[in-house]
Amino acid sequence: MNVLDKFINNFDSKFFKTLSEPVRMEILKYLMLNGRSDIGTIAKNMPQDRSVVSRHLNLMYEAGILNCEKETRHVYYEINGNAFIGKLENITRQIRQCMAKCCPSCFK
Amino acid sequence: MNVLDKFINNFDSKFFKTLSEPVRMEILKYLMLNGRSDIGTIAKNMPQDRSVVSRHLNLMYEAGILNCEKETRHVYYEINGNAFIGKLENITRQIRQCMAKCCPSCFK
DNA sequence: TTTTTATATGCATTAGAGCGCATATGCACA
DNA sequence: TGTGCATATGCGCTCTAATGCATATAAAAA
Repeated sequence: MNVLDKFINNFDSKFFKTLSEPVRMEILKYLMLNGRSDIGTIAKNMPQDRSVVSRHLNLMYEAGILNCEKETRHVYYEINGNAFIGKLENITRQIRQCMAKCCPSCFK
Repeated sequence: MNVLDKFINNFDSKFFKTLSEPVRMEILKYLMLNGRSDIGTIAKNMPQDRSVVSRHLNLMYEAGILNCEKETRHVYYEINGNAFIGKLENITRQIRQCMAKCCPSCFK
C-alpha cells in the first residue's frame, strides 16, 4: 500500500470530529485545569445536562483522548496526554510524508 | 494571558471541522495526486455537484489548507503544504506546552 | 431490603451542515 | 454587443448530531 492510501485509510476523522465540538473543548479545558474528575463534578461546572456531558466524555474516550476508570459508583476521566500528542504527531508525520512523495509542489 | 487561555482562544475548531468531513478529505486526496486543479476538473472526478465541490474548496481555503488563484474564468486550488503542516505543528506544540504546565499528570 | 446516588440510555426536539437544482454573476471570445 | 463557459449563490430538502427530559441500571448506604 502506498503512502497516500495509507494516509487516507488511517485518517482518523473521528479524532478530528471530536476536536471540532466547542462543548468537548470546554470539557478538555476543565480536565486540563482540574485533572482527573468524575462525570458529575464536570457536569456541575457546565451548563449542559449530565447526560450530555456523559456522552461527550465517552466520545472523547473513544477518540483516544481520555482515559476512563470506574471506581465504586463513579466514572473518572482524565486526559491521556501521551495518546493525544502521539495522535497529532502521527497524523502530521503521515501528511508530511505523503505530500513529500505525491506532491512536492505543495511545499513550494 | 496564560498558556491555557492562549490555547483555548487560538484553538482553531474550523480547522478540525474542515478535516473531519469525508468529501473534503477526498478532495485533499485528489489534490495530492493531481496537484493544482480548477474546480470544474475536480468536480468531474467526484460524485458531488460542482456547487458542492466549490463550497468545500472555499471552506478548505478559509481553513488555511489550500491556496486559491483566479485565472481568466477559472479558479485554481492547490494544497498549501507549509501552512497545513505548520498549523498541525503549532497546535501540537501548544497542547503539549499547555498540558506540561497545567496538568503534568496527563503524561503519566 | 429499601433508599439514595452516579451513570447510562431511549426518545423527541431542534439546530446545523451537506446536498443538488436553478439561477445569477462575471469573464472571454466571436 | 451577444453568446457560451466557469464559478458563486439562493433556496429548499434531508440527514446527522447535540440537547434535555424521563427512565433504567447498578452500586453503596441506611
